[in-house]
Amino acid sequence: MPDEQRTKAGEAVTALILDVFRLNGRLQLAGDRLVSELGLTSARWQILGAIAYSDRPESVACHARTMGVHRQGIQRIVNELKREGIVELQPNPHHKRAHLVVLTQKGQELYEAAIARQIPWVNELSEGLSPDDIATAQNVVDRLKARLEEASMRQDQSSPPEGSMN
Amino acid sequence: MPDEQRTKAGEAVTALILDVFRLNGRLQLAGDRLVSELGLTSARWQILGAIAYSDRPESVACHARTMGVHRQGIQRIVNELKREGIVELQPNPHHKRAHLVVLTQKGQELYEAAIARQIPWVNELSEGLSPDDIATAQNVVDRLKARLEEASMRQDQSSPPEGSMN
DNA sequence: ATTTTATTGACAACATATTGTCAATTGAAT
DNA sequence: ATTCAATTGACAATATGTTGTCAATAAAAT
Repeated sequence: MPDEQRTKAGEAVTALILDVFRLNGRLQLAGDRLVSELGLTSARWQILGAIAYSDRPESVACHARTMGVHRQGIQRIVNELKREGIVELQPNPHHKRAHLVVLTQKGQELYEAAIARQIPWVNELSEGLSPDDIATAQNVVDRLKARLEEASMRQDQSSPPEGSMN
Repeated sequence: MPDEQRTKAGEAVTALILDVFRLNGRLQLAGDRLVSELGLTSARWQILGAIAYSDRPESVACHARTMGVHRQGIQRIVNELKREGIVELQPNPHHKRAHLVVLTQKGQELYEAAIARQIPWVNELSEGLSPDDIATAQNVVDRLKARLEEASMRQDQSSPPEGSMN
């Protein structure tokens, strides 16, 4: 199989990927606008969301893995949020270094304020779209994501030393 | 309408957005790996693609608009690519400052080498996915993107001075 | 023709993301 | 128990993206 041409699905996924890049940019921009008055940004908001949604407190590295990004970026922002009293670190009974990140009262309120702005925004954005189509889109996106995660895992295992996410 | 709760579609789109963020991260990572040996990155590759795909040479600002990002980021990378002989700037008969960006021979070859790596990669990634589902996904993503662009336009028009993309 | 507005490249400051390294700690292997 | 690989936070360097400003140019308005 010389792989000189894209398959039909390959063609369609290539087009989808380009649109995902552009949509991501637009979402980032819209998110920044949506929460800028709260002193938040898209990046901070996403991290608050990860902390708020996790069933129990987790370490920075664990959140990074779940979000599919590098530890260092999360660490930097969590350190800032800590200085601003939005999150705090709890001792981890199972690990001396890997402290657990939790929202402070202030962080909770901030996150709820962000949600209060997101709800009418997303309701308007999604108005008139078919729930079935949205579900199909999510399914495709999720499957692509899962495949890339697998492939990423495989590559990481084969060659380099050093831990989870570098 | 108090907008205290998300509609069904709003709920589904919120979930889709979170997946788009994660997929974008994975794609960026995979893209970096795919072309790193060529001395490229995802960002550079995307810009080369925009230049290669445009029907005729366009200015930096025009490419930025098409890609939905800020002029300055494109400008910085285009300047680097120019220094490396991957792109060059042609005089624009219609505008003294807004030079037109084109690929050099080296840039052409580089972009083709990137495509040669992307084809087997995307063929494998999309294997077994329903073309209909992919098309539906692309349609949803595209419509969300279009709505955000509209909304962004509306906001930009209302208040600030300064040109297209700031 | 003159004035006003919009576009554009340049520059700078900052936010975010990626990559590599290090030492402390943990857990598995022996 | 000792050794060794993996995980984790810290730090630094670099790449990328965002925001604001400026002067030059172009296009529109008058």
